[in-house]
Amino acid sequence: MTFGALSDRTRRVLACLVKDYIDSGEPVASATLSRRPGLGVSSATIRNVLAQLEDMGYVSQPHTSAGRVPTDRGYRYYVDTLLETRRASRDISTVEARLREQAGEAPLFDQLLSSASHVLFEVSHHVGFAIAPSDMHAIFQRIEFVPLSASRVLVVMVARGNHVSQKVIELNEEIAPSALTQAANYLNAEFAGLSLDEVRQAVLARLEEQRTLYDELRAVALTLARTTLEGLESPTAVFIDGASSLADDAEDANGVSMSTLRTLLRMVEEKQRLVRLLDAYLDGPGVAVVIGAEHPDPQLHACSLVVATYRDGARRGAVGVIGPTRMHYSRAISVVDGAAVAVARFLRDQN
Amino acid sequence: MTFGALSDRTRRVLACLVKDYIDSGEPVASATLSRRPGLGVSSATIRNVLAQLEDMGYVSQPHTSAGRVPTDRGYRYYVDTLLETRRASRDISTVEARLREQAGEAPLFDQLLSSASHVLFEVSHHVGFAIAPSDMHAIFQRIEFVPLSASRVLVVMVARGNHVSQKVIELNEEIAPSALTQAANYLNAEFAGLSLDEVRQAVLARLEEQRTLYDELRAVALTLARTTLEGLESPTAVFIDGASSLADDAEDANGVSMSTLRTLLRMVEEKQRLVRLLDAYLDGPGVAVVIGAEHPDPQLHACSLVVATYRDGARRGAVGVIGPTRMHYSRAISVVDGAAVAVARFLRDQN
DNA sequence: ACTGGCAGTCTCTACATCCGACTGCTAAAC
DNA sequence: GTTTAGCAGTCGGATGTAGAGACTGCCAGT
Repeated sequence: MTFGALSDRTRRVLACLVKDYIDSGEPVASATLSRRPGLGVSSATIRNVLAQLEDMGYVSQPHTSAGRVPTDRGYRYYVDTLLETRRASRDISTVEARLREQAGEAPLFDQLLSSASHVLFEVSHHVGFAIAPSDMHAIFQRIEFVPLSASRVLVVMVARGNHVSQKVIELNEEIAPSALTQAANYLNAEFAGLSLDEVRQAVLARLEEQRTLYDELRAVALTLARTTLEGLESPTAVFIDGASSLADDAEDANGVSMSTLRTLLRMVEEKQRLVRLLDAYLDGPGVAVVIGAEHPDPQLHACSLVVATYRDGARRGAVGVIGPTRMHYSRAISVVDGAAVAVARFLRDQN
Repeated sequence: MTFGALSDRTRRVLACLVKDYIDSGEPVASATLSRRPGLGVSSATIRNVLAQLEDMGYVSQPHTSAGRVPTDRGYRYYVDTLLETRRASRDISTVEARLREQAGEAPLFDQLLSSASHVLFEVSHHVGFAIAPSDMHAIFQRIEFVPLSASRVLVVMVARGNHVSQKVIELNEEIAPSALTQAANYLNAEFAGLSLDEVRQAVLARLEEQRTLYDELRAVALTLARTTLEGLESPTAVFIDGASSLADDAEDANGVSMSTLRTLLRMVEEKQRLVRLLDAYLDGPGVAVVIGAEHPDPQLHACSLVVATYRDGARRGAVGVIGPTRMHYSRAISVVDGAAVAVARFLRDQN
């Protein structure tokens, strides 16, 4: 329970044990550790150290006559030292190259994030994900109305960063194609460069004015804009790839049981759950790691999550991976960090 | 091996056995069947019948002292009679209502298919999927060019059925926004109503002519159109939902092993594999069922696939479900059939 | 042609045993 | 005081055996 009271040797033993366990997946014996170069002491000495570590809750035994396994707290200690020392060495080059290859030169925003999740999966062999920033802070660039039928219009809205969204609007009354063109021209001239949130506010304000001073064209344009912006923000775009890796995780039963697998597959379907789960970790910059029981959701106690935020102007999104607690953290951290940087660069280059 | 030589009673026994096994998941004993109303004979008699059925390859025993389990051939026989008798009773109303609820009144084409796969999953509790028809036969409705920067253009192309596709095009030279508008007007006036394939051919033909008679505007428009249509057809849009149901299938080990699960999860990722898999079954109308070892891919021998085609004008897409061979076929068939009809209606109503 | 009954077969579970892998502890060595 | 070697103790997993239960196949009787 005493904190930070780990001697240098104790720390080295813990680090060695965690590394060994991550590589082998088997409980690590004192004899195994004593054979490792770096700590030149006998297995008996290591046993003492391990007993100490066990008292402090860093490691545990699956059963009396077995080796030691890191606890969540053990992983936490290991990861924290990693995060300190690793800061500099991000894995950008590989990730960025693969992202460019996957997404192409000028990807749509959605394609970029989808590619990012795919690359994260391929490189880490864990479930990769990418979350878009809230749409409401995107910068409005252009809107187009495509007449589908007399009373039905397809709206295409483009925001900065090749961010396209569409919506079909059902009108109460018929509207001429030329009126639609004029409406689009008006809105483009008026609002380009504002955030969608600002646009929404401006539109509502003008609709208020409009009640008194009467202008057919503007009324139509503003009404269309309001309808378009309605309900735009609710579902945050989420891209997930690599669910098949979960089968591997469950197969060599890394504590990833069938029920955990099901939970994760559900999450892949209802992506919004992931957004809610991540909400708490999206403040700080850099990489955050959530290990096992640190998750609020008990179903995920067998999983760890590595997540980094990226910036797109004033907006903030996230990329990351999800895997078993027995995860190759050092690799995952540098890959996720690299992906966040690569995505941000891509977006910067586009604008 | 003799075909069709099944007596009436033998058929009833087989049907009963398959139903029982589908419900219980346990090998069915002769005594269990004799207790079933409908076939009023003793277990000994049934044992004789079962021995016969086993000789003919319709059922098998997991081990000597166990009940019988249907073989793929047994399922096939069961399903074929189902397909004959069930033809009339499709499950449209439920499915259509849920689809409407899920997709909304005027969904984009992609939303419609995505909703269809979701509804199929929810109703059948198996993996649901929906495949779009090849884009090349879609009816061109409208194109818009949105300038992103001096040399970068976002193309938005709308085909009939609220089918929107986008693409960013990188230009070699700068182009004025007004030129883009004119180009769009020209293309819309010229090609609306043709299939994309026809548009492509027409564009290429005119580009040939253009070499001699020179017209700046048209050249730009046609070049843009060509670039837009390039590589549009390659990946067929596929929507899949319900991977989490695979965890359930694997849990009560319906012969769905971890490796099958992995194969299916991979398929969910590389959706094009599903398209290739289905290519063979997309000719006839109505519902097709592929059972276990009938799959070309040996990894899927533990799975069955129920698929129906839907028509959108002259185009043809597919919807269906994938599950363990021990699947509730009668329900799956009527649901998939209903979904195909519902999707087709939706598309008809949109046009 | 059908049925009752019985012997035979195979799985599954429980229980007993053995082996191997570690640990914890203690007493000696440094 | 710290480290080490050695040894007893503990537990899990593999292996073996026995008995119960679940069916079938077959045969003789109706």
